[in-house]
Amino acid sequence: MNKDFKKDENFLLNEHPLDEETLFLVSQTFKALSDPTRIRILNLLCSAEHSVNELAEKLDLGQSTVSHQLRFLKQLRLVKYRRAGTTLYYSKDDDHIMNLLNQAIEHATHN
Amino acid sequence: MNKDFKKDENFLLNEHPLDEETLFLVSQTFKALSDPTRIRILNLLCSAEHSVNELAEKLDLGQSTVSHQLRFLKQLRLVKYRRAGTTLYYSKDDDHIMNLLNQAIEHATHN
DNA sequence: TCAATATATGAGCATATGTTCATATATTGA
DNA sequence: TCAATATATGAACATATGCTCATATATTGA
Repeated sequence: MNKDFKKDENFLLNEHPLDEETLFLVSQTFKALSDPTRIRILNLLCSAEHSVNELAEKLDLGQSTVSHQLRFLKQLRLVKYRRAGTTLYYSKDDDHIMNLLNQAIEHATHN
Repeated sequence: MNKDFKKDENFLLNEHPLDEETLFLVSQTFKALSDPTRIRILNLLCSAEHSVNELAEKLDLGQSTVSHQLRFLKQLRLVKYRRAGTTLYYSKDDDHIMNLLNQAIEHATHN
């Protein structure tokens, strides 16, 4: 028997074993979307840019909390910011992932 | 000025404040997809049903580990199973969420 | 009924995560 | 330069998470 049988079978079944890097990237991305606070932040940034304080006020969160979470999201390139004086305006930076979030929200609300 | 100005503005900007229930559901769903082990399990179940032991062997994981994670996924209705003797064959149970996972994998591999 | 096999479950442990507090940094206008 | 404002950061803490080990449960064939 062909010693590559198992590999061929996996290929036919589309069972791509995920490599470490992909696995890490995918899990990190979903981890970013797995926390209520981050979801609420992203949901606001989905419609318009907001400063850190605006986010904190609108969501009734501490400034530090928002800042920490924004750092997390920025590190994953899900958000970016522009500076205006001492104020930093954050906005979304990955439409594809934002789309995933909206799909999940749709799925959750329409079922 | 209309005292509902803020609400109207939010509506126009599509800033739906997410209710607790939706927030919980969405975060839980993404949490399910945020762990490498669960991603690998779902990735296998994406192509075909597998028994617990098959999953454990293919993914080189402990039987207990797989069973615990399957319980997690089943509770969220992401997987289901059928019994055949003492063997339980698990398979996917939510094409919509599976689709989200595949989108993220595509996004991670093709960028 | 009993042994064999497959799976589920609970406790315990190490690590990860999210928030808060205090404080540091940075920009601006006076 | 200095005060005021906005934001970032690190430590500390409580809680959540994922794995392992031991053991329980369930199904089947003899």
